Parts: sequence; structure tokens; C-alpha cells
Amino acid sequence: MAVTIKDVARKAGVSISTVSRVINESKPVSPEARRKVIKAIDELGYRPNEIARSLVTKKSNVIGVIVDDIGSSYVAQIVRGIEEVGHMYNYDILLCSTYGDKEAEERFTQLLLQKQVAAIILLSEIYNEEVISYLKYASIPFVYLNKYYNVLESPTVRINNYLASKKVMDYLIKCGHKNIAYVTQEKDIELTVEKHKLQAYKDSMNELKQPQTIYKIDGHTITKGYEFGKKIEKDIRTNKITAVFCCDDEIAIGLINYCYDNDIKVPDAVSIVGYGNISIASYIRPKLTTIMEPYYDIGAVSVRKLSKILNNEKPEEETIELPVQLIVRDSVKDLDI
Amino acid sequence: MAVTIKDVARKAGVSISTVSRVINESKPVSPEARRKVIKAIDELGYRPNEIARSLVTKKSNVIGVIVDDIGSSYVAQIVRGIEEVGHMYNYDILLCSTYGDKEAEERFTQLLLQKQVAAIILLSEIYNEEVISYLKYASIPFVYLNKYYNVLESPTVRINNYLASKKVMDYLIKCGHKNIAYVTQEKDIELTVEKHKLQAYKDSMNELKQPQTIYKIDGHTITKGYEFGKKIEKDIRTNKITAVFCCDDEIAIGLINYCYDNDIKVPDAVSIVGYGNISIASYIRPKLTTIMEPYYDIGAVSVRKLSKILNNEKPEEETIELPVQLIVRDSVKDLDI
DNA sequence: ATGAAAGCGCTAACAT
DNA sequence: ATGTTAGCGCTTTCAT
Repeated sequence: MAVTIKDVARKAGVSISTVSRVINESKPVSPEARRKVIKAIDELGYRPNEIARSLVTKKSNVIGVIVDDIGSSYVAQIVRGIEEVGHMYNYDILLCSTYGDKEAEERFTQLLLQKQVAAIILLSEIYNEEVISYLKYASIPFVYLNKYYNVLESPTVRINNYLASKKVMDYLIKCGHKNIAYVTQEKDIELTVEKHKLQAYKDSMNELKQPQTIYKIDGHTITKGYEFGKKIEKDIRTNKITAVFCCDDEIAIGLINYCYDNDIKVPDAVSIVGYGNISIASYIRPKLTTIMEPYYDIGAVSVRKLSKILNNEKPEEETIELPVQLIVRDSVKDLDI
Repeated sequence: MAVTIKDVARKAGVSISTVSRVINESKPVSPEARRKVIKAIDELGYRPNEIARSLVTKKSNVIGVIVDDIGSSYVAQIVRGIEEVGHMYNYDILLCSTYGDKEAEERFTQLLLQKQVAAIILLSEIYNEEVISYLKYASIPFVYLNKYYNVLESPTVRINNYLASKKVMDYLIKCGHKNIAYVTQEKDIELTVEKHKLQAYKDSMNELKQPQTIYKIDGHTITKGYEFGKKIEKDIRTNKITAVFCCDDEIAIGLINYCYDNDIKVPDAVSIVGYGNISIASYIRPKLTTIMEPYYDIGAVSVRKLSKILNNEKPEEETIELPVQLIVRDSVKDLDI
């Protein structure tokens, strides 16, 4: 049987209140009593039961984290930020993965609520307004993270996608590219960040007075990017385009692999830029030039935001925007050289 | 204020016991009362407080998971297995990362114990006997996972590293390679799985009646593998070796990248084999031939093992060995063709 | 400074 | 079948 506060009290010859006071340093205790209590705790190897504790305090110092798939590398990086900074603020992490299941998001939200988590971070990849309404209704502090969709008004931490895409376009143009293609997504452009990224592309091409070449693909995987290679191959070989700006690192990497397998030299025959800076980006060859989404920081800032709310500090703006950086590597050729 | 079992009882006009009975289906309840209770639960949006529940039942259906770094891809895969199968068995996951800190392993173990987790899965990369002793002393069901070290006797799920290495060597030899090098680790060979992997290499080379070429490097990162390229470059160019068996995918990938950057064709100039099958392995070019460590399954089987223990089912063998597979891709050349 | 006692929300005897 | 009650391990009034 686990040792309880009673055992400590008995052994120390004091009341359980006194024991409670010394472990919480909540009220003054005589040095004499404190000494005895500490001794008893030591000898018995006593550790307060956090469950009992949070039942009475109604606080849990647990943050519920619902992600799409912890096996996904950017998700793991965000969770790393949540976890590491969370522990600095003394929060523990209760983790659930939904694997894109809409119902699971709501089910896990309920579950976490039942577990009395102090706050929730929901990292989603789908469009799901209900879960946000539910979260608001449950009036639990939360942060909603979604790489793709702009869902409702909700507290979130993200980057400015328009500015990020502009950065890419400016760089490509600086490198002398004129025939630049953009690879976007087929679905829900109006609802997703693609809306802003695409706008940045269009604005840039207009300024450049060049025709737009827009490809749409369905999905964010390396495999999809690879398959996409077949579609774009001709346009590359005929020099209709000299640079491809992919909405996703995965797609860019798939495309690079397709080029490698089909003897199209990157960046000599075609320049490729990604978006995200997932970890593989620097390991494939050529190394991928891309926009760095600060995943770790997104996680870190999310916890910090929640921590502030939980401590009733001054409420922040709902949306926090983090700076982005263009990571210049080897997948873009400077045509002026 | 959250709605409690009392509110439901009052609203339904029954006692709290009756409410408890219907939500737990623990004892028969008249259809009439059940109906009223369910109605009240619905109307109030009541959800039982899991904290209160586990305080009295002394069960928590939470599994504490301590990992080295959730940002590491194989770790994320194991956690994915734990998480997904865990939820099937109705367990939630409380996650902590140690980042290789020995003290953190023990601190988090204590923390999880205080949180009354039902069991612990410890995924470590260091040698730390104390934490195992502590886990045993705390008499909590646990599984100890360590990719590198063979630490003490402890319940674990792993692969047979000798057999896995043998598989690689057999394949390399089948492909006509004779001058095969093995890249192992500098540190703690006797304490780690390298002991068995190296033995398999030696046995194979002896059978082949070929001299052994063993390199030692310190670390498991892609960067280390890249740096190692400089050391081995001459031996490749002089054809002293035609194939390199790396103890780690990361090292193999680093080496492949070094070769790419220095115009050494893989696999034409040198064949390279990895170990682990991390996700990047199939995305780099050439695709890496490697041993697949079934990370997801290791996580999945670990939970299943714990679940059995927690349900007092027949105790299993302490060590579970999972099958390995050689994934043949493009980084090995068949010399006979 | 300390102890007694109430009570957090719930389950599980124990009664009826 | 249902209600009453004790108590899980703890914090926190409220007395003293």
C-alpha cells in the first residue's frame, strides 16, 4: 500500500494539516515540527498523491494535447515545444492522436475535460468548426493550431503566410527567375492558408508582368509530390518553367526525388522551393531551400499563452504571429551567375 | 461551476448511487430510473470527473511514457504505437521527454508515480541502472525500451540484433561483396547492442575468410555520419572496401550525403546499408537498404504487455523479441550483375 | 503554530 | 432496486 499523508503525520507525531503545510509551504510551521515531518517523509519515501490533490484544489497542471499524428515530423516538433516549455511551467502533457478523425477530436476533447485538464492544445489538419464551438462552450482555455485551415475565430499561434510566400517569390525573382510555377492544393483553397499564399504568388507575378502557372494537387505527402512530377515534367523540359514553388516541403521533396529518378538536375534544370522546413529538408540532396515554419516555437508559445491565461495574467491578443525565415540552401539556381 | 453527480441525482430525482450505477453499469437499475438519469445527464451535459473517480477506484487508466526526445523520428513512431494501441485498450498517455538527462528520468518517474499512472513505459537512450531499480522498487508495471543499451534485467520489447546483422551480412555476401566494412560505435560496445551486431559481422567475415574492417564513430546523428565520410573516403576510392554496413540509419544517410557531395556514386562506387529504417531512409536518394526495426510495433506490443499485466492475465516472458526484416532498396549494388 | 473537521466528486459496501 | 453512508488522500477553513 502506498504511504499517505496520514502515515507521515502519525510517524512525525503531528496532525495531517501540519504535514500538508510543510509540503505546500502554505503556512508557517515551527522548525521543530517541520524537521520531524521532513524526517518522516524521507524515511517513508512519501510522495503526495496528485490525484487527491487536484480533486480538492480543482487544478490539474496537466495540459491536454490533441494532435493529428504524433508520427508526423512537424507535429512531433510542435509537441516537443509544448512538452519542453510546458515542463518549465510545471505542466504535464496528456497526449491524444486523432489521425484526421473529426469525431475523435470531439471525443478526445470530452475525455480530456473529464480528466480535468487545465487547458487544451488542439493541433488539427482538418476543417472542424464544431470542436471549436465545443471548446468555447466548455469554457476551457485552449489554443487551436492548424497548418492548413483558417477555422473560425479562435486563439491560435501561427505565421503570416502571405508574407512568407512573398519572401519566397522575392528570392526567386532576385535569382533571375521569371517563369515561376506555384503548386497549390486542390481542395478548399478559400478556407485554407493557400488563399494567402496563392495571393502572394499572384501579386508577385503581376508585378513581374509574367503569366501565372498554377498547378493543383490533392494531398501533402512526399508520394503525392513524386506523382506530381509526371505532370510537370514536360513543362520543365521545355523550359516553360524554371522554378517551382511548392506549397509544402513534402511535395517539394517528392518532386526532387522524381527529378532525381528521371535525370532532371535540380537546381540546374529546375529550381524548387518548399514550405515548412521539415527535418528531412536539410538531409535530402540537393538540400531544400524553404520557408522555415517555427514549429518548436509554435508549441512553446502556445503553452506560454495558456500559462498566462491560467495565471490570470493580462489577456493576450487571440492570434499570435511568429516570424518566418527563408532558409536558403541548394535547390534554387541563381540564373544571373 | 461544473455539473456533478449530485446535480444529476437531484434533477433526476434519484440518489447519487443510482446515477453512479447507470454511468458505470455496475448494478441493475430499473428502466424507469435509468431513463430519468440519462435524461438528466443529457440535459445537464454531465461528464463524470475522472480525477474523483480514480481517487476512489485507485485506478487511473493513464500510462506514463518517458521518452528521450519526442522530436526524434523513431521515438515518435514508438509513441504512435503506444498511443494508438493504448487508446484501443482505453489508456491515455502522459508524456515526458528527458533529452538524455539521467536525473530527469528519475524525476519524471517520481512525477508519474505521484500522478498515479497505472504503468510506465520508459524509452531511454542512456545507461541508467538506477531508474530501473527505482521502477522495480516502486513496484509499478513497466516496460523499458532502449535502442542502444542492454541495461540490467528488465521487461522489454526489442529485436534480435545478432540475427538482424546476420541478415544484412548474408545479403551483402549474396550480392558478391567481400570487402565489407562495419561502422560501429566508439563507446560502451560491451554494454550495447553493438556487441551482438559486431559479433554477427565478425562471424560472417570469418566464414567468408576475409579480413575485418571496423570503424568506430561517436554518435548517432546524420552529421556524424557525414563527418565520417572524410575518414572512409580513401578506402572507398582505393576499393579497399566495396560495402559499408552502418550500425545506424542516420550514419548511413550522413555517409550517403557525403558521397553525393563528393562525387562518389552510391551504390556504384560503394554500397551502403543502414540499420533502423527511419522514415527518411526511403526518401533520400539512393533509397537506403536497411534493417527495419518495427518501431510502431515495439510501442504497440509494449502497451499490450502492460495491459495484460494490469488485467492480471498470465505473466509473459520478460523480454519480447519482434521479428526484423531487411528492406532491400537501392543503396547496395549486386556485383554479380 | 497547530489540530479538528468539512468536503472535493465519486464508488462501493451496507441497509432496506 | 434503491438510498444512506463511509471514505479515497488531500487542502483548507475554523477554532484554539
